[in-house]
Amino acid sequence: MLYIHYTNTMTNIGYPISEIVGEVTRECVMTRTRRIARVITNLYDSYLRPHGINAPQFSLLVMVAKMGSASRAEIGRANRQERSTLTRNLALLLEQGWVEEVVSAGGRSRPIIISETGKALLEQAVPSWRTAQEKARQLLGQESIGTLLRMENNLAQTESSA
Amino acid sequence: MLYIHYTNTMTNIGYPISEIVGEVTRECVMTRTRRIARVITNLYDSYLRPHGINAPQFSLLVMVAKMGSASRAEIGRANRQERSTLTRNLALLLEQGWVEEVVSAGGRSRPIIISETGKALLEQAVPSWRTAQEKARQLLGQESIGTLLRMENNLAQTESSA
DNA sequence: GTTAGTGTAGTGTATATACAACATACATGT
DNA sequence: ACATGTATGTTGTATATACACTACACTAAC
Repeated sequence: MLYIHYTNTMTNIGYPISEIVGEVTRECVMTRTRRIARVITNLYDSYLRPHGINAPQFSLLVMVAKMGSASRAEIGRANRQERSTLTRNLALLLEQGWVEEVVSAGGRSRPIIISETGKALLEQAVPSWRTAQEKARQLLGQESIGTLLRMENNLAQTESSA
Repeated sequence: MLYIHYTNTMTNIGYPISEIVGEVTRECVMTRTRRIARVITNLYDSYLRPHGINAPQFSLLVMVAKMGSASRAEIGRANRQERSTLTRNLALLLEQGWVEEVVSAGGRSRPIIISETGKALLEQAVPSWRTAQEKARQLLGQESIGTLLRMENNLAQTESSA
């Protein structure tokens, strides 16, 4: 009987911490996803910085341009962000004059469109974005990029599952 | 001569905004990476919430456990985070008592280790993490997960390139 | 040994993000 | 018309993140 305790100093016989840590370290999708996002965001930030826009803002500006005239809620759903996050992030783009509120809208919501200033910024910044893209391809590997797109399409199909 | 202007209302002949927007929307690695990270983080958050820990904190706690006894700077390098980010994120884990500072350390740095409380939390929370993992696999597709790991390994080889 | 360089931790500031709670607007059912 | 339900936008709060700067500690060069 005593030998059982003697030969095992782990608190939890079934799941020693070392095994849990190994399993999570090897397999955690969330940890890796976030780490990749950090590295990639820093990369794009560094190339976009001279243009006075950062990576998430560039991303949002393109989203607004793509959607044409959309409410904060619509943009949020398309970009998988909270309404409140959209409100705050758009406030910065509005301050910079890169996007505008559509004044003619009835009453409840004030759709957002890209401004001429915003378009000019995109045209000016897109070469830097392309350089960042190239670096990202080198960093992640060309074939990973394809998988990335496919992944995102899977997400799109599973609307609001989290 | 006049017809050239007549048939093209774009400001920039070479790169109409619509093409730029299309290109970025289709191809931007940063946009997609961040969107995936948001969705995945929310997923893990929802499963970990009952345990009083969120996704990034769980991730960091496992990282600390894995590294054994590491300085903030070392953890930051391994996890691709700024030292200052590490300082603040670890402060929360310290407050909760999930990690501890090693007191015996000489003087300049105070290495961090996981505490017994932290180990207990991991043991308690890991089943929820496994459920989140399963949902993530369903969401992204089994084969994408493998690519994700490979991607991260590529990153690891390219130390501090951004 | 004093100086110059490097590495570590912390603080100030700004942004990204989510959740909870609220006020308002719209939509329906009765 | 009124009550109920649902969608939109905002604000408060907390956390994650990076950059710039500061304060130390250690190291090496002289």
